[in-house]
Amino acid sequence: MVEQESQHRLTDIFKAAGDPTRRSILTLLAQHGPLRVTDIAAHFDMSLNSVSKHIKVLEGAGLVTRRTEWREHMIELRVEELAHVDRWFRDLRSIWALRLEALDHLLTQETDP
Amino acid sequence: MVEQESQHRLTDIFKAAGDPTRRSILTLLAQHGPLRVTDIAAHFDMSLNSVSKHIKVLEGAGLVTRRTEWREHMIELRVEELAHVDRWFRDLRSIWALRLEALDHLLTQETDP
DNA sequence: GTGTTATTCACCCTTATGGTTGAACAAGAA
DNA sequence: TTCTTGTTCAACCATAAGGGTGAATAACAC
Repeated sequence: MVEQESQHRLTDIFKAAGDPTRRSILTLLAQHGPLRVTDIAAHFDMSLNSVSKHIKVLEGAGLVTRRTEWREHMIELRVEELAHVDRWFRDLRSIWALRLEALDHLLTQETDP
Repeated sequence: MVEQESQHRLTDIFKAAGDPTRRSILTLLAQHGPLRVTDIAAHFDMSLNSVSKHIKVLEGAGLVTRRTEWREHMIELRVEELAHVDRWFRDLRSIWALRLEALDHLLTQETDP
């Protein structure tokens, strides 16, 4: 099912965004544009290795892409991917709104014989 | 700092939304309005206990509130809390857009002496 | 060739997460 | 009182997550 595929994707995105370091990386990329792994790591009090792992998580979630130019890996933010999250929240709110609307309609019927 | 408090909140929300079961619970609540723990658990092939824990995570993230009426606990969705996530994404995108704009401005200056 | 730079890979360690079961508690029903 | 219902608490277990170090790889600089 396509539905499941989408759910899986959403899980990866939320999990990726659920870590403060990874959110910082995303902000950094939004500010500076594509950066090398080393450049990103320089902003954190953490081993390069750990930062590399965080980047892989972001990459796995599709929030970031890697352009490997010779030995440098340029990491770039993929803003488009954020749309998935937007859509999920929007859907949730619309389900919520529809229920309230239906409830309101029901009440109006009852009090308006 | 207030900034840190906000970051912590965001982390909790993302982590809570990072689990498919918990997202299902949120959808369920949006559809049906306030529900009891048992009612929610009935929708999942999982022990009541596990569902109870999931609800506590959602509660901790502020995505849900609990109204304890005698021995029944009514769980209710708090749509307002989703705004935090919206804002974060909106900010990220605006940082991104500002950088592109500045870049564009720079290019225009260079090619227009 | 050797040296340096940029990254990842393979482990290791500690803590968090998601699930289970069984006991405990609280309150109405018989 | 005993029974049932609704819920949490306390362990426990397996696996994932986030951090570290050291070796491996890849490619340029000398």
